[in-house]
Amino acid sequence: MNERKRKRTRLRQGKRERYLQPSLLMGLLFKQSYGYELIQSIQEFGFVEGEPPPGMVYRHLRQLEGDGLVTSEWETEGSGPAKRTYRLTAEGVEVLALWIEHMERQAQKLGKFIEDYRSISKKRK
Amino acid sequence: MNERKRKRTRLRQGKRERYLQPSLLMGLLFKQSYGYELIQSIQEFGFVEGEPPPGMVYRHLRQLEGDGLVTSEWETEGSGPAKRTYRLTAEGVEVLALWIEHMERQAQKLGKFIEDYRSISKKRK
DNA sequence: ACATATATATCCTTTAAACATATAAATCAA
DNA sequence: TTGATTTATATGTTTAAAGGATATATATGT
Repeated sequence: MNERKRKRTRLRQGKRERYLQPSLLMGLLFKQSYGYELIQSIQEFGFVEGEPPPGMVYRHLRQLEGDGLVTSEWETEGSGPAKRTYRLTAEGVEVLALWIEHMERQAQKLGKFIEDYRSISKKRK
Repeated sequence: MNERKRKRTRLRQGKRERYLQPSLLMGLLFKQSYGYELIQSIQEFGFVEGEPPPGMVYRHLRQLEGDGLVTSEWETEGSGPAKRTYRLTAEGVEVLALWIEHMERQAQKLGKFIEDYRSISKKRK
């Protein structure tokens, strides 16, 4: 019962691999959007499971803006309370491309690790 | 010049994806080993680039032992100073298998994300 | 005998995620 | 019409893990 829990805690890595930043950039690639909407839409991309904590999303967005990867402006028109609408900058597009390259390398490393595992497992028995 | 540096800092994610724990378990899968040797050998697996900071490796090993995934004993025989030799426990083998499953899922997510990126990129232009 | 390589360990700092909470406008429902 | 809920953004605090520095000691090579 708590053996199972222990294993869960050992494998906590998942939290560190949520790729929130590239997910947000991706969420803004096709069309401009805003925090509350992104909280929903980036779940599509598969890295965050369930809703990401809103605090993290908003914080990331401000940080992205500080880094010049997105710009924002208040949108008071439309239904509901005012939204801060974000759009990618040219630099944001570039950085997303870098993320994609990084992810390709990462995927390859994972593949190799898994292969290594299988071949060592075979030798072991 | 510092635009480039800025991008580098934004993409610091790499550090968080070093998979040190599964790398250590893998390093012990085929044969028992010890910290100093693992520092070298786990580089093979591709996640850590260059030597991982020794402090981290030793700390991880003690933690793995605390969690019952490895056992250790001092080996005073052989050349050089005494080594603390580690070997996987049955539970350690199990947990590594869980890691592999996790990595397979992660690789798939990455693949999907990259695909999504390409298809959105196409639509955008 | 002194420098270097082998080997382990711990402390301190920094970073980033997690969690909690605050605020406020708009909408819905009784 | 007022009270609850949904939509929306924001920030402060805590906790966990990585990063980096450093300490210690034995063995080996020159």
